[in-house]
Amino acid sequence: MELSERKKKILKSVIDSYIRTGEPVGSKLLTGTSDLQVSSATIRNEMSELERMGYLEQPHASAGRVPTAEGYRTYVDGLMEQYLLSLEELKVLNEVFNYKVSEIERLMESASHAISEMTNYTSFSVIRPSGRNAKRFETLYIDEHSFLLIMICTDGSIRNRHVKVRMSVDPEMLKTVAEALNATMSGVCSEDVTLQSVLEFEERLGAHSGIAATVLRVIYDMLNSTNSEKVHIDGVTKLLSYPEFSDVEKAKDAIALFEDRRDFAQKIMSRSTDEKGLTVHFGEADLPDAGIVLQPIIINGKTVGAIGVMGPKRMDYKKVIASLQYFVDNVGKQFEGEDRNEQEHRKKP
Amino acid sequence: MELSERKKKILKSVIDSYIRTGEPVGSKLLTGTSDLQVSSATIRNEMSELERMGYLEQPHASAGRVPTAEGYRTYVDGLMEQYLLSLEELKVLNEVFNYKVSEIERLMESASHAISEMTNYTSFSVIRPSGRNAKRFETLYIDEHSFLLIMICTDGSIRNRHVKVRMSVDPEMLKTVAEALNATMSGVCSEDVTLQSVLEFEERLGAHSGIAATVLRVIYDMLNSTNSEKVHIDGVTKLLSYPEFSDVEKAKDAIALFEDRRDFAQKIMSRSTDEKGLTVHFGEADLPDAGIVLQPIIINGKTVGAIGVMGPKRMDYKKVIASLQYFVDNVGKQFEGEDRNEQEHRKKP
DNA sequence: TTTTAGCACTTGTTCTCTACGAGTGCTAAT
DNA sequence: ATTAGCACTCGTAGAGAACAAGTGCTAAAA
Repeated sequence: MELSERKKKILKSVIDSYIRTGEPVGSKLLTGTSDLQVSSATIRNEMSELERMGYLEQPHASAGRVPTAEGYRTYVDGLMEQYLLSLEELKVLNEVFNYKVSEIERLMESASHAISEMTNYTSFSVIRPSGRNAKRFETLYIDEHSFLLIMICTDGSIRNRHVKVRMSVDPEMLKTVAEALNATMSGVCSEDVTLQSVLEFEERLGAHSGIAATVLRVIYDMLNSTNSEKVHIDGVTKLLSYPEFSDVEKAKDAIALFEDRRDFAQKIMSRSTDEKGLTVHFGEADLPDAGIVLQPIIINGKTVGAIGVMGPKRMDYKKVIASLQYFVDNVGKQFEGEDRNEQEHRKKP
Repeated sequence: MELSERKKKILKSVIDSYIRTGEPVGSKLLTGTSDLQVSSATIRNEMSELERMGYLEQPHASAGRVPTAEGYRTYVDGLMEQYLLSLEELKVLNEVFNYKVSEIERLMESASHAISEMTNYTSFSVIRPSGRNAKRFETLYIDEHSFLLIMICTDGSIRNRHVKVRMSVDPEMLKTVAEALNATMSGVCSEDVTLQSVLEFEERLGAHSGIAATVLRVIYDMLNSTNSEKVHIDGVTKLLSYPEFSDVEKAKDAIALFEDRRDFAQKIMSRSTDEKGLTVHFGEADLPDAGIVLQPIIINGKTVGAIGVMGPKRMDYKKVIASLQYFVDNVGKQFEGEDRNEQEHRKKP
């Protein structure tokens, strides 16, 4: 069922006002505000219908109206006007890029910080672990009892561990280890390691097989451990400033969401992966009074992570959405661009 | 001024009771409890004196007594009995060690988690950044446009970066880079880099000097960036369960302490460095209702970090202290032991 | 048919007042 | 030195009144 033009105007005004003040909005308030040139009684009738249609609700009989989830949905889907980032805000956001951080992780962290400061809500970033398949191994002699074990993954990322051993090592032996690893373990992920490959690895080590167990344990650890999402969270306390969370129990529920970062990351990524654009979630995850805006970060077609904002359900969506979109657009430029460069280079030979 | 035996008993009983219930404790309550065989009137007199002496105070005229910071101090310094960790608790703590994590960082993280669960307070661990002096550099060829730059520090720690460049690189050239770095930059920390060493580095690169700027920038970044404390925090929401923090403003103050991790780490380390044992802090850092127990982690005479617990001022100190001490004792065994091994090995040649 | 003015009704908030309970300090007796 | 007794203080909980905000409905006006 379509909303009349006037209903849309009223719904928009109600939500705008509620977002600003946090107070239920009554019919009289709207006569003064908005460009509606009708009496409060008319507005009352319209609001009553909007309530029947599921866009508004009353906290109690004699209070004004408050938007429902459905109300917010239509608001962000079309009613709200676009927010133009101020010069000040653009400056803050651009600083994130000016610093020229090459790692996406730090870039998203500082963006998350900037956005939290700008919007005064909690902001977070999640980076999904990528390609856990080993492509190549290298070893590097450090001293008689330690060496660096380096794993180059299929996605180009690199992991390494400083391995300390009781026995003596020397560069020659380490070379053997690397060769044996490359011969038997390249291309594996942690589930792929078979008994056969382990045995072959030990065999290839020959006289140095004493070191096999240690090396295998480290590799197993490397394949698994870095395999976790990187989570950054900024401005948790900001949430506590909003009356929605002035009750400690609710505050607790909200903050608890960020407590177990692993779990949080999984929740976020499971919502981001199938989406290719920004999504808005109202009152989910046992947080009836919270809203979450989620922006997946996609580079070269792959969802590498997500950045988002959590605030009270009545948060300033247009500002939040504008900030997140500005960020993701520029990340796109920066990283897709870089990739094109790489491809150019690769064409040469 | 020394406290009489009876005053001590009373002070201890008051604090024990207050820690248990969180309610101000009155004279009548104590007659039933403790082994004091005196009337409430006598206790009243004693409590009145304890108040005059600064160990107790009254929230308001008709309420019971509550310990002052001074009261807590004498309590933890000698009045409280020792807490014996239950088998259950020992099991939880031991699991941390059984997992045989070699990195102190993860070890402290899981200990922090375990202790937070055990005590139901917030627990944190901080690891101080160590030795930022470069001892040796290595390079490792990855592909035509990228290589791994490895920095081995004087304290044995290792840092590395995956460097991507536009120009073509090859193993031979990388060897030159490593040699040039070792000749000019070994032993430096970020403040030590002089113009002279930079020029010499470029000179030694010879035909490959085009790569100098990139390499130098990466090294500068490595010297500085990893130079930050690693902070882990566990169980923040647990704080919110205590009436001390049921007011959102207070909760906010408490949680804000953990918000800026860098700042938090600095605060913690500055309190831990000069201490060689466990310290207890009452109501500091603008948190009048909080208490912090801090245990520096010292390995081979060096303070490498700290682990601690934050809870309401009336937290169960004996349990918290017992847990932290159990942990630090075992960390000592594990790591000092490992070090002895290393030294044995080194004696051989 | 749509809009509006008017009014009775509902409900939450704020304030005051009262009663109560917990705990103290003091006095006088033991 | 200890204790029983008692008057006093202060915070909390509850009841009731006054009030404000906002609604739905009715009937009149456009």
